[in-house]
Amino acid sequence: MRKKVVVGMSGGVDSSVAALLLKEQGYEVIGVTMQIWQDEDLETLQSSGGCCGLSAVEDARRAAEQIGIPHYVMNFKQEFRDAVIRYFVEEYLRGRTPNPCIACNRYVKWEALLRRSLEIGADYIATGHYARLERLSSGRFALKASVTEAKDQTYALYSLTQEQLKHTLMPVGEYTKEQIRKIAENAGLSVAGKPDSQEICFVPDGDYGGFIHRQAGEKTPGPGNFVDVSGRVLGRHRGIVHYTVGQRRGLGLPMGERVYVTRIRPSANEVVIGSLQDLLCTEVVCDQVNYMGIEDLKEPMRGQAKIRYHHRGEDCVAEKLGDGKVRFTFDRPVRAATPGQAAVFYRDGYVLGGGTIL
RNA sequence: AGGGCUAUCGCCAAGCGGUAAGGCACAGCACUUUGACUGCUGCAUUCGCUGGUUCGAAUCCAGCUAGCCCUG
Repeated sequence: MRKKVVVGMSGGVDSSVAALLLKEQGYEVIGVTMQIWQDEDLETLQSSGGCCGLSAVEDARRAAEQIGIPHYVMNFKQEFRDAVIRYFVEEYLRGRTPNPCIACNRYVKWEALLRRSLEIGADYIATGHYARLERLSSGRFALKASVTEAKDQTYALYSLTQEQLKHTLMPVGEYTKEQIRKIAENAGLSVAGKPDSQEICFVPDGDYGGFIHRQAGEKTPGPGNFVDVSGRVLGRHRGIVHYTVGQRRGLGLPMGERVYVTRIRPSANEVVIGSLQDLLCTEVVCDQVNYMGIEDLKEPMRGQAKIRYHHRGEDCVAEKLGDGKVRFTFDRPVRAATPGQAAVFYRDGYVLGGGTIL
């Protein structure tokens, strides 16, 4: 009997081709577009791509039609609001820098969508992520970097559990972006030339500071001081939610040399400013660890870790601390380890695990 | 109101008679399924003001104005 798979179709090229490939592989494919966010401004909706389905439904429906599979829309607004929007806003209010894509993957796609897909009798869910999924000799499932180094999305998927991975397919990871577009083109999919998505999907205008303010209202921290490491006041900032560690632009501080945000202190409502040198560190600690390619980290282990989505990764040793946290000690200093972002541990291209930077 | 010093882009700062360096900030673009980083491009027809000398001045001279310092 043919295995049934639900493909999360965002209306973009990648997920459309994912559906196409799976159909060609003999699966019974059902296209599902998740409705996750409703913006009042229709103009903005039309013009922005969005991985999470803003302008998505129509494009996805047409792609499904062209591929020859059924297509449904499922409402996940509640889940998205609770797991992604709220987390996103709260993290910023705490002076941290969230990664909403990771939360969306973890809680919306691989929890809500997977649950509902299983409920309607599916065996798997699939997406258009550039990642490969393999079963190791140990029996565990692990994501492996996509064939294209430049377009590897395993970083944003480190938090998936074994149970979730068991029901996951990722057909796109075997191809390069160019190949995917070619496949879409050859199949006559009208999304073939659609540009890649970018920016935060639920903040189409890019003004995430304003978005947080609209969401949090009174609770949004106001202006405060820029200070240097010694505590000297350098100027005024617009509110901590407008800044992130490692940021240079938008500070408005003519210091003669490039300066960066090195820390955010929510309690003092201060943003600490320093040089590039001050951003470098060799140790990064994270919590909320998810183990993927390994069951646990009993002994210190060498590998590579990525500290942000666009990071080549740096050689390091990972070791478990007493309270379940994990510390990465890098061979060479990494730049701007940012609280709230993820640190993902790799070895031989496989995701072994990851956590949230403290 | 005695003496000295300084006044060049938002900030810092080259320039010393030959037709306005640079850095930071800022803006735009590129890159990008998060935030950042990074890269590229742009950014003083004008040098506190007014005259003068000169073929030619931000650069020399005079006066004025402002700020700083010292002395009463």
